[in-house]
Amino acid sequence: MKTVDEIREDFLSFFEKKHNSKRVKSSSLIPDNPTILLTTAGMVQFIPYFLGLEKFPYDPPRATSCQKCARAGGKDSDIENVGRTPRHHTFFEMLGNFSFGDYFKEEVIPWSWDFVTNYLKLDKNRLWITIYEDDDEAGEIWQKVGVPKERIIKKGKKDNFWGPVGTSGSCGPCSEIHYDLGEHLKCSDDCSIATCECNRWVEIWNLVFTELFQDEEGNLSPLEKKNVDTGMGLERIAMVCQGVDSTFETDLLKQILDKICEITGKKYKENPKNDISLRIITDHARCVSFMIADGILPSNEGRGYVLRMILRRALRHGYILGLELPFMKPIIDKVVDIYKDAYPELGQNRDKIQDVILKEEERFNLTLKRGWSHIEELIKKIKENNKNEISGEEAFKLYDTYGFPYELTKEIADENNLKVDEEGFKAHMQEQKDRARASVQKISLVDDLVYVDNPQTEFLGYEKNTCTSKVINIIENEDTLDVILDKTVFYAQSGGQEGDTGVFIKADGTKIEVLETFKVQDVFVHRVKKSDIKVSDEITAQIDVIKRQETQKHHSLAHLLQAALIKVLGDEVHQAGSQVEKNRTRYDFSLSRAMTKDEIKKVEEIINDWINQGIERKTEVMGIEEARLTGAMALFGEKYGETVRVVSFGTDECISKELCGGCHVDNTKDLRLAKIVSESAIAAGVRRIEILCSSAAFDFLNQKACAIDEIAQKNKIPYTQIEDKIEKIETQNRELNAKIEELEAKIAQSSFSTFISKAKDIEGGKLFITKIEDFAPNAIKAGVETISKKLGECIIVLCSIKQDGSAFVIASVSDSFVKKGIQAGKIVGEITRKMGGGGGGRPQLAQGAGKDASKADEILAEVEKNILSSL
RNA sequence: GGGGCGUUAGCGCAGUUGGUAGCGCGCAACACUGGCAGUGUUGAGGUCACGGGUUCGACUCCCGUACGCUCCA
Repeated sequence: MKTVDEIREDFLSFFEKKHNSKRVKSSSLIPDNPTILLTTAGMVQFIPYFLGLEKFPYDPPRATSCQKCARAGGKDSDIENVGRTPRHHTFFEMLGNFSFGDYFKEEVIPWSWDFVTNYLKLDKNRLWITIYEDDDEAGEIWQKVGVPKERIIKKGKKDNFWGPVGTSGSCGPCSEIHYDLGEHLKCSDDCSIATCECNRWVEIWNLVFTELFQDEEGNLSPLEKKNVDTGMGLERIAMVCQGVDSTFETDLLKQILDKICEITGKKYKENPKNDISLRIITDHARCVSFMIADGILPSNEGRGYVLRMILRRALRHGYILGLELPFMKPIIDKVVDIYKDAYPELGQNRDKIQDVILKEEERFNLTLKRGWSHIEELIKKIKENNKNEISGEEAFKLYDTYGFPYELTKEIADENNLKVDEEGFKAHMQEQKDRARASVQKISLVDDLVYVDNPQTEFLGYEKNTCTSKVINIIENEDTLDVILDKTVFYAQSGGQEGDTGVFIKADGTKIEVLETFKVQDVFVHRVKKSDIKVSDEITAQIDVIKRQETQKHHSLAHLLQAALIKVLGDEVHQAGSQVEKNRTRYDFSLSRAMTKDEIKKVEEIINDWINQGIERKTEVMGIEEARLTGAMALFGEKYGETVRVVSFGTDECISKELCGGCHVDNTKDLRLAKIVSESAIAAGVRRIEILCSSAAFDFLNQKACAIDEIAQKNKIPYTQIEDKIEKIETQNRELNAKIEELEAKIAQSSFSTFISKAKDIEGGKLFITKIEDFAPNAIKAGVETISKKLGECIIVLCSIKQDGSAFVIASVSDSFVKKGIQAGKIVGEITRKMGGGGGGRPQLAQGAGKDASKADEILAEVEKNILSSL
């Protein structure tokens, strides 16, 4: 019996040794491609070669790999099926072989058959082939290698045609090898490969022949360079080779499953419901281990969210099996143990993986605890209202807002003899999905064909600031001209670096101002003011040297910043965009949290240290694969040609190495000084740093220093004491305010005490209405309380006249009077409305304010009359 | 990329038509008890995350920002 490790090695060496293919390492689960969430197939890392954007750096252009893949979240998600079926996974290994315009159907079909029958020694009588209905060519080749015609099944576009990915692009038919696990698994009497997708039939190998191009209208035309892309799920083929019913029983996964059985005390294949949970934990534990090893961290966004979702799903199923959080550690140890040889990154990151998972388990515990108190409250309310159901909306809110799993809601409802409206829950879920989908922005690419139709511009700007060029083409805009030259020194905006400005000098000495420079593919476009310039004119192109120099500094600064960030924050940091200008660098990067002050300081110190060391810059031009091997960092959103430019700082000890077409200083000491100005969030999971160097940094610091000096001078203290001074002023202020309040209250109370004797006797208590001088509202409130206590049952109305002629009115009414229908709120309302204001409060105590208190006496007299009459 | 929710004392949290900011734990002082861990009394501690707006008046309503939680893509 072949083990998983043996099958993996057999496959790779079969293509490497026998068919002269380059064995390529699995790429990270984080794809080098911003449009893809996770690496979902072996071909992902080869996309640039398939599209012809880059040339495969080995001859012949064939590759083979065993690729780590994750399918969870997004279109390719298999997560719903995991556990329910015997062979779905969120993480799996995909064996593949690839041809970039090299071998095609004629070769690859016999090779595949050779491998499956002679190396894996699979029973030919159990193998079936499917082909695309129009692909007779493939059918004939399969027959030639010895597959009987009746075992070759034609299928339609849905099953056996791949692509294109978007509305247009390369695509082509596929051919699949299937294995019949045996009649005992048949789903019905007419179970057949042609119609069934039941568990009897396993697709073991998919061969994609990319030979067509589909345009926007859906027309197909043959491709010049035909590619082959194949994929064979390692777990599935192992399952077939090892003669077991599910991938979970193959030698490696079985060990994880056994470990979980051991911890839970459950036996596999004893209870179908438990089996689902066991399989889910097995699969998910492996998936999260690999994801974390590749630098993904749990978050509420993007692939970090996918990780969290998978991990929490595993935790829920652990709970279902009776485990208490945290419980993942021994399982993860098992995963690392069995995969660390094939994937060293697991062994190297064992502690990190354990740490991240433990933290997430703790966090989930907290979420559950919070959710628990919400649902308890909810159930109490439901019972009080004599209802017997948790509505779909409530269940959804628990899930959506508080992250409380639906299964748990259901379980708790059961315990309390309540039902849950599952339909309603699903409806809300669907609504949320629709909303999310509707808001996905459609990105449209507009091709600037006017520009592309010109010859490629030669760029001399790395070495020179000026050159003589010939005008090749001019495109007229509303009030500018776009000039295209045969060669130029103007750097065009790209890679985040701003384009050059400068001048064209004509033969007669007249100057034309160049406003901006940009690039459409390899054509440089100089936008100039409308002026007298014609095609085939000879001009001298001259850039604004100062601007270029300052821009270069800030570009090099961006590279140093990137390197320093990784040093301080780890591999989680990925560039998410940057803008380099003559007086600042704006740098966006992925990070799931805010940076601390210390981290920011540390980054700044590292950069300044590098600047002081005077590290030399080196620029090399090399093949893309070579560059990748040397560890140069490639950035998203950039297309690289066959050869790339690698900009690095430091020769002995390399500090930074990036693929970059931009302009840089010769030595870090040219930057003179680096200063981080701000760190902030621009989107969930993306932070932005603004950083300055050279004169921009000095200007910034000077400005700040001036402001500080001014404050120090005004306060007549050294600047080092500003902080203390402000703190002192603050406490002083607070103390003073407290004291003022205290005094006001005292004054109010002492003057109020004289009021007691002035209160009128009325039926059932005392009445006191008067106009008073200006007191602070809080003092009046306190005063009213004291008088009210002393008077016993009473009605008090005070109107405090402020210096600006407005009034603050307060009324207090004892309970016994409230019962008689006298309400403080109404009294205050009546008075303040007449003064052009408003107010209100409780029946016992109310306050308000009026703008015009000039008629206060009459108003109060009237109010008194009203109160007396209503008693 | 799109939703939902949160931010109140050192910590955990209340705070309903907008009207003088509270509870539990912890902290400090004092008293009691003598089982060395308690009990009681008193007290300190708040820019109600930040910035606008509405209002006579905003912890409370509206808008924005930050940080965090959570779901969907």
